Amino acid sequence: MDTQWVQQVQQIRSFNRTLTERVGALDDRFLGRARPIGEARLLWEIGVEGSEIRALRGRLGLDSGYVSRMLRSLEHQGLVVTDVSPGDRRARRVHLTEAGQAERAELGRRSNDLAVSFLEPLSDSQRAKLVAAMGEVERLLSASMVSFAVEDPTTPDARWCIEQYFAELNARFEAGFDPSLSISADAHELTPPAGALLIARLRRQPVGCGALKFHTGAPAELKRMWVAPAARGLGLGRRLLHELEQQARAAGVDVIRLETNRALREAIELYRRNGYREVEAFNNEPYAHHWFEKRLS
Amino acid sequence: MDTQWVQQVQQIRSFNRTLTERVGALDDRFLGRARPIGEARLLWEIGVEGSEIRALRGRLGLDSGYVSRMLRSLEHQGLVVTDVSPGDRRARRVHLTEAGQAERAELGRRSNDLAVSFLEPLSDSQRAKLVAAMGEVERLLSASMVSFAVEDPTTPDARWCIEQYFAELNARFEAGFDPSLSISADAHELTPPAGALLIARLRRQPVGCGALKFHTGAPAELKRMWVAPAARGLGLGRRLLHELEQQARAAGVDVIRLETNRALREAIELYRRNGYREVEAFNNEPYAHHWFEKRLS
DNA sequence: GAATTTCTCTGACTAAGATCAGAGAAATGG
DNA sequence: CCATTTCTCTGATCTTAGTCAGAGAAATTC
Repeated sequence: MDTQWVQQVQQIRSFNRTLTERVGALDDRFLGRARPIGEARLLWEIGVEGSEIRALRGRLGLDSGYVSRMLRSLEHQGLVVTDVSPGDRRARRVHLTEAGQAERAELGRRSNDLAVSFLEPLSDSQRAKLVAAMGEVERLLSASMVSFAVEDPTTPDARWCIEQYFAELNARFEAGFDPSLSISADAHELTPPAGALLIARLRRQPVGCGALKFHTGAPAELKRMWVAPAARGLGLGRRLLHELEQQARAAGVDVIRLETNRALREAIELYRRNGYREVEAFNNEPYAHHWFEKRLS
Repeated sequence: MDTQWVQQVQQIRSFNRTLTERVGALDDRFLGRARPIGEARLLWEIGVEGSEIRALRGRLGLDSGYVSRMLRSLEHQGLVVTDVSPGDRRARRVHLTEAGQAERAELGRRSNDLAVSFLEPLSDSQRAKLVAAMGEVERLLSASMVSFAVEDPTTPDARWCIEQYFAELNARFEAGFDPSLSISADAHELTPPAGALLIARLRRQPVGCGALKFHTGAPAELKRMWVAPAARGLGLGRRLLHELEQQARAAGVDVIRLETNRALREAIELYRRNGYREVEAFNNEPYAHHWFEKRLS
């Protein structure tokens, strides 16, 4: 194993140790306010606006009985009230009472205090460095939390991604972008086995997509490559591309082709860096200036 | 409240959220191997060489009964054996069996896997950035974990600090350093109410010291300012100085004086930056080149 | 040599966090 | 309209983590 790798792993382990020690304080001394952390988390998650209980359960990933019991306890303490959901009378909603709002605000304050306790002992320049380094770590760790999944193009998340993609093309192309003038990649064309749409997610939120149209005996087409602006610079494009190539290989594809517009400079750079070489125009996509091709090994 | 401060606090809260989410995996999926984390931590802490039980308890900060019970459980699982300490027959030692060693190695491997899962999805340059930023965060957070306490100068930790201090002076002064030729600051002179010795600790390990000798009706003397090489650059000197000044104020001191050697350039810089101004020699310390004074407000 | 302290262990107890199997009510699909 | 599913709640039960009060043995202090 090469030494640099070993050192990197060591640094991360050491970092984890320091951090669980330091941030461990969060749950115990700060968030838990003479109250079980479970209840504190729940109280926080209910939010100022209130929540549906099922949504709450989903967000925290807890058992229905468990949540119910905790809500009963919070209700006893006068912090929340529950009522029936207006739309669905099986479901229930939970709201914070005035006391609950105050308690939640207090939790927020404690979370602030914890952050302040990080900053307090440092000098101004150290503070700036700490915050910058934390931002960097957070960003890069976020990258390692992104997951990829093939998804039906008609789900709301999938449609949202495609819309974002169109909106971006429309903003960046000199002449705007009208999908109906462009070569199609409709839902049925991106649904297995005809094709595949891959969605990248960070904390369950979609942050990117990419798609393939398969053509038996002919190259597959790469379409709809998009990364949310907030998630750029994390190497997500590269990973989306690799995942799509995996999919293509699994489907028996030999060659992937794509066309793109000269306004999309990062994308062009991404394709070049990842083994796509520019070829003659192989279709008459009106918005395209560059055509690329890659043979999968 | 100023906006920069608010932003810094926000960044740290966001960082904490991301991290508890990401590193939370540590305890659960990785370290806990179908075994309570308490036991896993204990197994890890016992180490390859074995440990005295009391040392173990001290390091993990756990109740004696609790540790005893967990050891019994690990013993039942055939992972550890205990025997009487050779030196002190009240105390007991615990060793890993072969199975225990294997289990501990597995924990190490899992901890590595977690670190690897951070690095894996990243490109080389992103890896380097992540590791550097983590190092920085760890360093600066360490600074905020340092605690200060007035301590008896005869405790082992206190003596260790003073010895380190002497060793460093001896290495850095052109002509070496012999404490017996220097103005005294013996244990009784640094024990309240005659004086005070402050020890800085990081994870219970001493990482610095500083002392005061009080003289009723006359300036107090600042002595024994030292920061461990590994803990330099964290602003510990500044904090030690501030803590000592607090102590002095509490003891009714108006003026603090000190002398120092020209070889100790960071120290001189520290004093200057913190309101000490150079004055005429007020004593005949043979190793001193500079004399400083500060009036406490 | 007696009194005190140190060290480990046991028993009794508690709180937190959680799971599982239904029950009852409402909504949905056919 | 009937069967099925969804949603919440209750009761029973479990594990983990941890505290507290001694007891017994050895070591240390006076």
